[in-house]
Amino acid sequence: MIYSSELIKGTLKTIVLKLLADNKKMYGYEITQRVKELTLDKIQITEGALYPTLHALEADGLVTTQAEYIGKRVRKYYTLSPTGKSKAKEKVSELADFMDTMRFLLDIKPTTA
Amino acid sequence: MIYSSELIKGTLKTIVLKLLADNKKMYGYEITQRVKELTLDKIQITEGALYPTLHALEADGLVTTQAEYIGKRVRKYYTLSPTGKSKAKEKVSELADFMDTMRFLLDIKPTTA
DNA sequence: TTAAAATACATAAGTCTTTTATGTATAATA
DNA sequence: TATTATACATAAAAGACTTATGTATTTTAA
Repeated sequence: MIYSSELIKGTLKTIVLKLLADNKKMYGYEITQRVKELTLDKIQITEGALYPTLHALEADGLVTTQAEYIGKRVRKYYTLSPTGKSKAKEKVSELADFMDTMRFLLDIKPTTA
Repeated sequence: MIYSSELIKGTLKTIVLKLLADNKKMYGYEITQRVKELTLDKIQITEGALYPTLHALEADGLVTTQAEYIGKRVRKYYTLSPTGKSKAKEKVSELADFMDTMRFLLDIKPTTA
């Protein structure tokens, strides 16, 4: 099962920032694979969504990039800037708060976890 | 504080279906007010978003409508159809599942609730 | 050994949902 | 009696993502 795409909307930036906050540096393809793994294939980030998002984060000064060559193929690593780090915390806690509100609003019982 | 608008995206239909599932019949303006109340003003549904959504639910056969006159002013009540009822359950549980996945992915600790 | 799949980047047209703006009208309140 | 609240509606613009396409290298399987 894969979540309907509307649900993912608006959370992509938060996911990317959080992964970068936990991993120091990651490249685009790696991010798509990590999310796929961690969510047991339930969330699959498409490249068409990811790359523009990464470029926007860079344009906003939230990440910096370093190219690295693996053989002849280039890999573009992304790292959080200090601003990016605080933005990551901010976005994650906003999402956490939002999800609490949604659970209350929709009367969703907490999972035994 | 109001959540950044991207977060709300994709959840509006679910919110509307769930409120209708719990209340038998509601009208548009009432839905906006109820959500505002229940979320302590943190989620404010705009009319520009709500009415097209309600019309779409009707077009999809998930709700039926009855007009009611309060004085000279019309109120349009929405009621879930049988299809709408099962759709409501489906959407709410999908969202619950999605939020669990997100909490795991973003390492968000459960709130003491 | 070579065709297919995986890795790795990128962009652009189209779609969908929501925002923002606007419009109409009645009822209640200050 | 002017303002705010109630109550509907639509339409242009914005924004985020999907879908499609393109390029190229490396690995795997037939």
